[in-house]
Amino acid sequence: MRVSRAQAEENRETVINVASRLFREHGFDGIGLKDLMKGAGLTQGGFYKQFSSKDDLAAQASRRALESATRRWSTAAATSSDPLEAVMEFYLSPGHLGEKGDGCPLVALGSDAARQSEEVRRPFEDGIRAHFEVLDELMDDAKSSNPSGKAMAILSLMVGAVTLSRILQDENLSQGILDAAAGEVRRIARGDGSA
Amino acid sequence: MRVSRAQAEENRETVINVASRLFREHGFDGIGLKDLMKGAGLTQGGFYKQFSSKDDLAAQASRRALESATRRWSTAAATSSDPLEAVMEFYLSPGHLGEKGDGCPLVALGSDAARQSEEVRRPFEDGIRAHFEVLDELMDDAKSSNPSGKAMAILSLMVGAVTLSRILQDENLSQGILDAAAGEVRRIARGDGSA
DNA sequence: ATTATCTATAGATCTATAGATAATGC
DNA sequence: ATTATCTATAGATCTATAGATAATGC
Repeated sequence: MRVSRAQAEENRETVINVASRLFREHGFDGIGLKDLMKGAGLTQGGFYKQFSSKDDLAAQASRRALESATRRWSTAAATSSDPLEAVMEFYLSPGHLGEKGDGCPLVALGSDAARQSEEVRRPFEDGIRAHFEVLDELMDDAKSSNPSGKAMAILSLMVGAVTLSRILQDENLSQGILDAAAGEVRRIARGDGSA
Repeated sequence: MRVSRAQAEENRETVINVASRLFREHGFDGIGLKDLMKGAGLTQGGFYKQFSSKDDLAAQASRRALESATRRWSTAAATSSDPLEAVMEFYLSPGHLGEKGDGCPLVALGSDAARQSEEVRRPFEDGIRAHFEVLDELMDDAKSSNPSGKAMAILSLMVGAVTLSRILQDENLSQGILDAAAGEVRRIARGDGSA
């Protein structure tokens, strides 16, 4: 039954990756340790040799999810001549509405995160700051304060738009929200009117 | 043990009201029927005489929460010469960050709602449309499409901003997001730049 | 000898149901 | 007689722990 130390470490990583997806799909309270471990091909008994509690796993899975989301933003930004458009293209898309398990954790778990322990909220806080940094780098005007009000408004708008869109059954309205958000994100980035 | 028909109806209303608060505080999966009934001064045994399932209560409590939230928006708008400022004043405030159980259900349960049954999502959808209507009425320019892109962007921005703010431990950053959102909401309402 | 994972289980909790109780409403 | 609510419980599930097993690592 015992596996090599390297394999054990790999199993641990798999559990965190699986959890980062399953928590986004079902919420922190919507899935149990048995199913989380089964998703990694293990049984629930080994859990506490790897993690100190479910909350500990929730914190690590949240960190993993937010790091992955931040990377997705910076990768999209890096591979286009119009970085903000590249980010909006995947983030404000119908495809992203469908990817609950692999999509933005701020959307999938934003409401849940506010109810969690400090241990789970910290990776969310770090992830939010990292998103602001990506936004400020890709807009790189003045860059007065850090993070800038622009970055804060754009992330709020994008997270809110996808959250609302994902609740709706009416696809037209859902798409309308994504389109309206895209238009206003462009305007905020341009900085029409006051600073 | 039996109470009058009027009292029974009142108890039922109390359960829905208590549930609308407790679901916002703990999430749909974060609180059980025993505690929901106890919150109304009853025991869990009577539950299924009043509701067909926990999901049924979740749907009714969601409707109640969203109706109350919509009413709060229109009341704030009606009692001020600057209706949008009046809405922002309570919605984008530190006080609203603290009121998890009585605050906006789109913030408290937005991520959870996307995982729920159609029965629970419908009141959210109706509530989102009702918020758009309040916003379009208080802005009442052109009013081309219904709902307008402006209304969709403003609600997305406000919901996103409070959702992110509520996760953070850093109060300065939290307040910064609320301020940035307020600034951009004003700009969207003014309609600087393109339509 | 150590240890990663397994089976098994404790004890609490969850949703839902059954039947008893006692007050209402005819 | 009807019925709103109660106590009690079924059966499933939850987090966490205990001890067995078998392969690794010294």
